[in-house]
Amino acid sequence: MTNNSLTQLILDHSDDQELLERFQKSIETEHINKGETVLKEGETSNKLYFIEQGLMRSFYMRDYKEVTCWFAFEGEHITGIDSFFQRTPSKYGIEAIEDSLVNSISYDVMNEFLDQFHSFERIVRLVLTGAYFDLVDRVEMLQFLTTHERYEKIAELKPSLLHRAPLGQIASYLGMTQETLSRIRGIKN
Amino acid sequence: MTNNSLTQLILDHSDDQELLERFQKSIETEHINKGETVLKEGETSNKLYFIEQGLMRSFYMRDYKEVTCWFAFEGEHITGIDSFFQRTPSKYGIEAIEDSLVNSISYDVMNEFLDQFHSFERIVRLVLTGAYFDLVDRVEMLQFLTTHERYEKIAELKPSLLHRAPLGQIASYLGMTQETLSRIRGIKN
DNA sequence: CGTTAGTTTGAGAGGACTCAAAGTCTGTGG
DNA sequence: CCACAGACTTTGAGTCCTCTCAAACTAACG
Repeated sequence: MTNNSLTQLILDHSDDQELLERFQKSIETEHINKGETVLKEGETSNKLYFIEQGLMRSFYMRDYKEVTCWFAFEGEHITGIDSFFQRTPSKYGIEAIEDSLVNSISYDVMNEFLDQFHSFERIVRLVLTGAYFDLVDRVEMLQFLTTHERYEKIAELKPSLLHRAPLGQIASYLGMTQETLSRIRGIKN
Repeated sequence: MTNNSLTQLILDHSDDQELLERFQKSIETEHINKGETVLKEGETSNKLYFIEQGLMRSFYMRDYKEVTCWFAFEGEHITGIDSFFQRTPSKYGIEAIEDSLVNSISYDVMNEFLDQFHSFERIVRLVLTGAYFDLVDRVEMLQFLTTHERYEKIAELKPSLLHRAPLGQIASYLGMTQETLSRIRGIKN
């Protein structure tokens, strides 16, 4: 039996043995190299990824610049969320920032489980609820915190990010230019 | 049979007659006067409101100022979302901006339906997904649009808001001061 | 070891903020 | 029906934070 964060999700929220077994059979494990893209902007996302090791990000283009909208660490999940849930071309690209080990579940399998298992529908609802509250925090950061405060918040919540991802990606995630982030980092050290 | 937006939600996503009937029996209708509060910050939210007529908002205090985080129009829904889904004291207050007619479902009833009806669980999941994408738009607005562009966006998407809600409430929703919003409005007219 | 990606530093401009004061609207009581 | 108090909105002046543009510096990789 594989011990991974996807399985853990089921264990946390359901005791349905059939779901658990079929779920584990449906998981695909992949290695993704640093810099490799698993979803390109405009493609339809067919997989939800759970990261066992490594670091990935989702991003999109705006005014010819890449904007990073989310980082996903070990134990977290990532997908082209618009595309995966609405079956439309994705606005987002997804790539690995480090060599990563991921488990994935396909859209088709997920849909099958959503239809067949009430408990799975609930799990997905709870995951989405969590994603919602993450976004609420992000709104608050962008609306009220100064660039210095945003830096301090990320340094506190995700300290490892600061030496795992390139400056420009972190800056766009935090809603500032990379020059500004560089200056702040200089002052704080 | 009541014709309302809550019922419509069920009809759109389920053909379960039992759910529909029990749902309609569980709905409570209320009038809420302009300025009246239905949830105070710190209380636990026990109802999800669907607005049939009127306009409501959710807000919270930050640095001794009220920040409006959402407006809910006819056909939309509102609740102390953190509190309602996580059973914690609400960060948000909710009040009516105009005299409003609302239908509500209580937390207990909703939970009962979530347990008993897979289709209801799905409906709630889809509603949350919609709320998620609304928030994504909000993040983008705050991160990339100038104050002028935010004004134009709201003027396009929710033109009625501009003469239904006080300036200060709209300004905080748009992430700017009321002085700034007032100046922008002056230029555009 | 050279090329490219990524980071730092500097100077200058501008948008939105704060603080302050005046003007306008709204609703309630006399 | 008018007058007044309180809430809301507008306008002004000055400041500051973050941005843009530019160039130099550093690190990573083949």
